[in-house]
Amino acid sequence: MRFSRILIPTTKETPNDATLASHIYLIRGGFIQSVGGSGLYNFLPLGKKVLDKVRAIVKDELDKAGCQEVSLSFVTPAALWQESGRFEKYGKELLRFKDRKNNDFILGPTHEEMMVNLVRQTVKSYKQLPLNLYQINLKFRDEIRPRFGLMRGREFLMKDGYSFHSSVEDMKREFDLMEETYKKIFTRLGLKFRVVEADSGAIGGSGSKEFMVLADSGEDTIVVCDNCEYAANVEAAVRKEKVCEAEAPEAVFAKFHTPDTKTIEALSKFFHVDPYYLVKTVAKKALYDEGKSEVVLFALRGSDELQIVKACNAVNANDLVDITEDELANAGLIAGYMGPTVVPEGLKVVFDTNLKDASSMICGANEEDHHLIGNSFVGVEADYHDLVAVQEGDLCSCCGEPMRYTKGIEAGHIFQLGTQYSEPLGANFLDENGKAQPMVMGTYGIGVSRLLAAIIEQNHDDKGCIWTKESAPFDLQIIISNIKDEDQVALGEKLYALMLEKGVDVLLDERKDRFGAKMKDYELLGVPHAVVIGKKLSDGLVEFVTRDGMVKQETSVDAIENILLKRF
RNA sequence: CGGAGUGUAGCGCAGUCUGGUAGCGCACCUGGUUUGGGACCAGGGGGUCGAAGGUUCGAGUCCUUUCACUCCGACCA
Repeated sequence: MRFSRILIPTTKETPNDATLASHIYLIRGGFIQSVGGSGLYNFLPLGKKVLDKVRAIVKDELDKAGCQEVSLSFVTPAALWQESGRFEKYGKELLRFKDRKNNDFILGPTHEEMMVNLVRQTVKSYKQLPLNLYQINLKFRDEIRPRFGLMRGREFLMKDGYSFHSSVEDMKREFDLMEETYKKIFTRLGLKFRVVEADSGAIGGSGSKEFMVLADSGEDTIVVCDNCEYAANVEAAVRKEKVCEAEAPEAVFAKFHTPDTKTIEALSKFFHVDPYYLVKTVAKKALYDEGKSEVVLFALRGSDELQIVKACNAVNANDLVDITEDELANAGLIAGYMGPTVVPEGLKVVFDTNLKDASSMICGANEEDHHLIGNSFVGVEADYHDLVAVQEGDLCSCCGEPMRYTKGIEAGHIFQLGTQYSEPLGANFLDENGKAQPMVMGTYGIGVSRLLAAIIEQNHDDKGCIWTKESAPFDLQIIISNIKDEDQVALGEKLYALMLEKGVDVLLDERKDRFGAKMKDYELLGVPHAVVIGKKLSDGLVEFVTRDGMVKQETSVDAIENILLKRF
């Protein structure tokens, strides 16, 4: 390609809402264009090119693993989503609208329903299984607050795959195969990533893993162990049970007057007791389908923090929201003095598993200015769930070593779904005995457009993008410094023709710009290598540039051909 | 949804307080000079000042309503 012919609107100025490197450089480099704000982007030629390359790698590896590509209709009849029960559950992110006949439709944020519908109409026998179908298509999620450019847009390109099996074992085999396939994809893209244990979120299902591209700007917190392989999203992370070295406050059960002692910290000081022996009681409002809600108390040790996603899952709610003072009072609770043992009739209480069989605990009395001491939960029947947010320094449940936090960009997510969709949607097959069974499913996603952002988050400097080999918009850029210099032009054209002939994807910068402007653009675009034909051509010298680190290697005109032929 | 802010040329902004010819930088077009780090000179094109209503001889500017977007928070495969 000739630079003068391709639309690459680079800019010197940064859009004022861009804070992330990927957002800034993708826009400044003319890869993408914002569409009136609001999380929508156009892909310009260069951006489209990179997107296609990433997409091709995803497709290549999936096809090698035996997956088959399809394309589902983007607009989905709401009836399908009502069948699965997600029309209500998915919330406001789901864009719903009506057609001229007043029928409900949605724009697909993910396509379990559509794919199950496709399969249930066509697959009837165990002989047709297993099957792994995917598509790489636009998705739409009406994000509350789109930001960070391609990282969190409302419309985005996603690969979503769905597998169908006659048994759980076979689904697990496919799940492992997809994990390996995803690793190959991310490795080919040149990304540093980590596979982590994850929460299953709105899609539901059991075992799920996320593929996290490691970057400080990542929106997800992941807990990793440097000693072993354990890594998990903080939403799902577990730890080795904490022990407390401080002495337990032995006491007989009693009510204690504790004025103005509303926080764990204050309570700890008041009784001179380690927070480990205090019960933290957190009240939240749980939201369910059809606008139903209830107040729920979550009880855990004072030394722990509540993990909101775990808490939400524990009560099987769609959402947990903060509760107002008024709502607390209406529920018969007293802020600062809540406890899990004496609660108003009918109020749901969930205990953290760390409280199981705990003794010598102090908790609120649900009475102004009073706490209860000497509580024992030994043998107490209750609703126990893991509710704890793992903190940095907590010990690894696998090897016992301290763990730490790091940040990641969620670029892939694989789920073991089971029969969660096939059952309600009636996706059944006949087994060897002629008996109808629901198909066992897995689902696998990759945020393809998000990957562009992730690649740049991990590979950039203060000048612009540094694309990895397999993601780069071009393999090589040939820069003619001064197009009025006929020798420079002649050599540039010659090398350009040579590379084209070899099938190298090469960009020839033959614009009538000055040297500085062309170099700035080169750095912004981030093509891995460049040949700079400039002033020293009169001495028979040109430069071979490596974008990563901007390493310049001066070389003779005679040698450059060989360098190029050898490298590409 | 809560808090704060902004809407003026493709992008970034000034002008609004104190009403009176629509401005600046970047980008773009023409001509010339320039060519190793986003050049310079001269000339030029481009606007329903977010929308609607009101006050006024006159509104980008004042009043009312409304819409959109951004930032922080909440939220988020």
